[in-house]
Amino acid sequence: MLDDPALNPQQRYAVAHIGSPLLVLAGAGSGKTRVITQKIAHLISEYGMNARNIAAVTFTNKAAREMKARIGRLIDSKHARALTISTFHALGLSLLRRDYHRLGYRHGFSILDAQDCETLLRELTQKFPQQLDLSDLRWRISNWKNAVQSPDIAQTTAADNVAATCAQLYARYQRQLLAYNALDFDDLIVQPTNLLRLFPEVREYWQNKIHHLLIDEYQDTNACQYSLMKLLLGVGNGLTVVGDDDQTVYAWRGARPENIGLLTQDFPRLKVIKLEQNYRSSNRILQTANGLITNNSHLFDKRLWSNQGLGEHLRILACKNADHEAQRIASDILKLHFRNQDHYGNYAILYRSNHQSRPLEKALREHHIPYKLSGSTSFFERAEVKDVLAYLRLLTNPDDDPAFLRIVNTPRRHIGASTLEKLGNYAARRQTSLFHASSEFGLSKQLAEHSRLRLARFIDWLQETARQSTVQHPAVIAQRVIEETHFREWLLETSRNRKAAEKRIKNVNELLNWISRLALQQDESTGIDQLVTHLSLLGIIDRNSEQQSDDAVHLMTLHAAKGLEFSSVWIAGMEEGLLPHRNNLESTLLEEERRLAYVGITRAQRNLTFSYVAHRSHFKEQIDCEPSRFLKELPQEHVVWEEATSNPTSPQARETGKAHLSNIKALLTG
DNA sequence: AATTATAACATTTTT
DNA sequence: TGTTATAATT
Repeated sequence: MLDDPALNPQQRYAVAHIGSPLLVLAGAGSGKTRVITQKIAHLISEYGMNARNIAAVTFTNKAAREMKARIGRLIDSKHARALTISTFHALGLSLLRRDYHRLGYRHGFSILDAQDCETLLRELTQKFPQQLDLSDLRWRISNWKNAVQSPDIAQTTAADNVAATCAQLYARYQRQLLAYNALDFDDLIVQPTNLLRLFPEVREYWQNKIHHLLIDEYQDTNACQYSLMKLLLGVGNGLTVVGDDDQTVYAWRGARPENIGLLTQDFPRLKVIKLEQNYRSSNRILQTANGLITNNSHLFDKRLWSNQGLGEHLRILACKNADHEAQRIASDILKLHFRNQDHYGNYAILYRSNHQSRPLEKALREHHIPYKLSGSTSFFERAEVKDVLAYLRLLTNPDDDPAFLRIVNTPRRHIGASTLEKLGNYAARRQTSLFHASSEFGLSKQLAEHSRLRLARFIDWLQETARQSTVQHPAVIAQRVIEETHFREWLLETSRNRKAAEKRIKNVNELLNWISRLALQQDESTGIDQLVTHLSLLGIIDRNSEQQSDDAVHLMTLHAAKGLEFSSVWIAGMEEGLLPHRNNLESTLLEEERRLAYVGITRAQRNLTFSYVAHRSHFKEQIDCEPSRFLKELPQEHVVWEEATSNPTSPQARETGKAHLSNIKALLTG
């Protein structure tokens, strides 16, 4: 995006508007982040608002980081530091930090990741007579939370037997979390909402603190986030939300595009501004995007345009299979890179689901094209990283049973299943945590001498280290844990080969770096407990921030691409069953798939290429594929279909094919 | 109790 | 396809 062009009239209006809630309907590439950052600057400099009274909320850590960086270039650094710019979840966490005790949580609470939650649910369902689908249960609970429905409500409104059982399990799950002194991700929104709803003095504090609230990607808010927003706002505080209903791609996670419509009802004085001028893409790309998205139903009409000229045709590549597709894309990239003499960082390959990255990676490696994969198994999901974090969690929250179970025998302490079973039963009877039960006398009578000693040694060590952790620097504690557990040695022993071990040790070292760095960043009052919750929230981190100078092709899912732009984009796997995904073929879900394609298209500045395959291997079997219906919905005057072989069928295709060939020849011959 | 072998299962998107 | 849960070994 251009760095400092004057704002266009709509943008200027949105920045200057004050005195009533504002909804900015910002199409892709219309400069919405600029509007938010400029508005913050404007509130401070023109309106005299104190930076500490302004909060901007994003959905991803990446977006928050980016916004911080951009606002940092606009305003004085002491103002910038006072601003609150965070994700919804991090904001929720700061509400909880002040008042967790009011909801029955204790100091040092933990945040459980999805895996911990699933393990807990599995345990709860195993005690249950009925056979239940675990992922269905998890999905239901998350939905209840996102819709602000307590276990009680869920139980009374359950429509059928299965729902009633799930609601019952939801209640147990919630009780268990409280016993663990732990929250899941959804709780980071739900519980702050409860705080504001139940305690007038909490509400007053936050409504007095936040005078203006700005929300980015507003179309992604779910019902719970919406109620958090309203509670924070109270009456009289300023609100600016920026969103694009055509870019809702998280409805499956409870996002409610209708929340945009809800605003007009709940805030009668709402002002609506549309940003339709696009500063990113060629008009051919925009017209293609517009043409596709008109197949969806709309609350507000919107048509993107730009003054960047018509641009090149969009291409559609027909391929035999995924490997062939990857090969074609890779050689395509090579050609373009050779022709343009630009950076690989300008290129991106987008796809519907993560597993599509495999053949693409392979082809790129074969062509010696550097690439950067974002959003796969993230750093914080690595087992060794989670192990170390579990140690730190347990040190600040002894009741964190999931953390206890994770590390009690990692590295091996010869504390096995039978010991843990006795411990678990004992703790359950006494209504206490595994950690506390471990040192109780009643339990030790049930254990064999050697088991008792091993457990006692572990507990003694934990208690000693926990005592240290109240006075020592968090980085020192983490370092100490790793050394005293011989964690690195254990990694060396248990990894299959030297290389894998080195990689895992490197991850551990990197985590230590993170901890030192974060501990430095925050003020000296920051304890290990805050550090750990912070790290848990960073779950999906892209470490690209450190290595963004990398001249590498970006590989990512369409979801992960939202908010980004590239001069050339390939969208792979444009097939029925994949982009519209086979599970999402009914009306509202299908519209979301279409929006996903729309998001992909609007990432491109100059070149856009789709590809689809005739056969794709699905598990063991090969399935026949058809081109995505979305390809047929594109305005055909802007696209060129290219066949797989060197005898292209359409005249345009033959032309471009020839053009490419002669270009390459010209380049090769100098 | 730990290691290894076999089966089973999963691929939608993520804070 | 590759990982991951359970079973069967040692």
